[in-house]
Amino acid sequence: MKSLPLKDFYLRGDSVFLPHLSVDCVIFGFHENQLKVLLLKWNEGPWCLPGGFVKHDESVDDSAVRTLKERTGLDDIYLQQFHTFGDPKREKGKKVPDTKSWMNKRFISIGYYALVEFSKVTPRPDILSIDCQWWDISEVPTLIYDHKEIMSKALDSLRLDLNDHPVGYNLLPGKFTMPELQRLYETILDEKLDRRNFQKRILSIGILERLKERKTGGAHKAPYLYRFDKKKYEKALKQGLKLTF
Amino acid sequence: MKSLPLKDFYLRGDSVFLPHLSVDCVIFGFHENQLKVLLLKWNEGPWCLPGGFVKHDESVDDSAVRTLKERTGLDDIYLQQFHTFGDPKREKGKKVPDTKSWMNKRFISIGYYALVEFSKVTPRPDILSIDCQWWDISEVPTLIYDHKEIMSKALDSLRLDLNDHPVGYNLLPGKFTMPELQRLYETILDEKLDRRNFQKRILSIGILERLKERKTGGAHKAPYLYRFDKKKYEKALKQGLKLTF
DNA sequence: TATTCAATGTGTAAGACAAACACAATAGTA
DNA sequence: TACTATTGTGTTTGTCTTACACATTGAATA
Repeated sequence: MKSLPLKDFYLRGDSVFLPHLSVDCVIFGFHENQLKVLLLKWNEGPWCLPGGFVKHDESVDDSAVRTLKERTGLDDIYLQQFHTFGDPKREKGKKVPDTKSWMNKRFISIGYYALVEFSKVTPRPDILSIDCQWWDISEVPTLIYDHKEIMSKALDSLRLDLNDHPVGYNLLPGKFTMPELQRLYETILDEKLDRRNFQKRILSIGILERLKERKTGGAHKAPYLYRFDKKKYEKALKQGLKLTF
Repeated sequence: MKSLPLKDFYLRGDSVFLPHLSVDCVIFGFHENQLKVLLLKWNEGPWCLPGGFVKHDESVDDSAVRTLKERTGLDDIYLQQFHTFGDPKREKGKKVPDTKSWMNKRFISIGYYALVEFSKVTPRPDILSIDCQWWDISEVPTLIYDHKEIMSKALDSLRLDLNDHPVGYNLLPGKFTMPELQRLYETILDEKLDRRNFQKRILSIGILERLKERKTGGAHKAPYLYRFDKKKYEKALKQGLKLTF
């Protein structure tokens, strides 16, 4: 998209991208015990999900990967398609500078959600936007079009995936404490969990390794640090986890 | 589509339908203790999933409903979007009579699966096909493009839905026996279940009503007939089931 | 008509798992 | 040095799941 100045993008974007089709990404991160999403702010406009378009000879999955790379600087991200949004009225109030632009047409959007390690991300606005920022999941502002709905459907899907995918592996830094992992589950599920039972269940999967280190700095007793045992993690994924949170 | 003769469809279908976008439906039925899918046979060609296109001002969901109605004659069907297939090579070997036709372009396809009551369906071929038939899920022939993959992903999704949706309601006739219901679960899950434990679990949901009638005709002891108690069924759906098969 | 067969209807005991809960240890703070 | 809030760990209780046995019955068969 860099090679395509803004005006050309509006006028001739359809020579590069498929018409009527977009990709929207709900990028989740976790920081300071809060679940976050990465949002873009359009010039003079509202906040929205980072999205992109599908090149004529590109797979839809790849276009999501590309979008992600452009916004976060990250490759090799956990990415999951979760739903396609196809209501003709979904982009109510749409306004594109050039009235004849391909952008003015109706778009069907394919929703992906991504799990990223917060600290590795460098948020970058794109050609259409002036800001790119993390938002606490509970403080997300009004979003454009149906993007709020897309976001909450992403969260629902994430919630379901929790039972057969150890999302901590993708959202947390290499070393983390048990309370941090628990907080992650609690925010995704939006429900309090019992500390002791949580620990038992998570450890029983057998993919966590406790380090000798403890996390110091906070007041009170220092918790142990854990990390995922990558081999066991992948083995568990193949066999299919079966948890019920 | 009736109002659009075949030649016009190839030449000017894109005045009615969005380009590059299709809908494919995996229609499940259950008959004689077997899970079935409804397939179409193209003229001189292979079998494929019934599909359709999205009208310029139509929602994608509605276009799936329309496709279903055209193929099965049924309205008011349980329909679930499950995945969108966007590989540029997914239609390998595609051949359309008119080389300049919009149909020759790449298509991204949105997959839906439907659950229908076998006996209510009247399979109808469409303008592009010469046959429309039920196939036993274990005997599905070679399918066009990536349709086999679409089908098996639909089956995976159905399998997951089993845990929070009583699919029997949509797939079975009004009255059915416990062994029939069990067979349905067994084919979807592709695994044997214990007769007595199955009955206990299913009944514990509290949405089935046992009738005084029994099903006679088969050899051996006659099983009771059951039916779904619609009110309790809907109440349970709202509250969200939580089974684990 | 009596007998046999194969499937259905029902109940129970053992074991696995989840929920509820209590107390000791400890890093910083006052 | 005592205090406080949080972490580390284990036990009890009750529920749900699994495994399994035996009586019942409709039709087919002799």
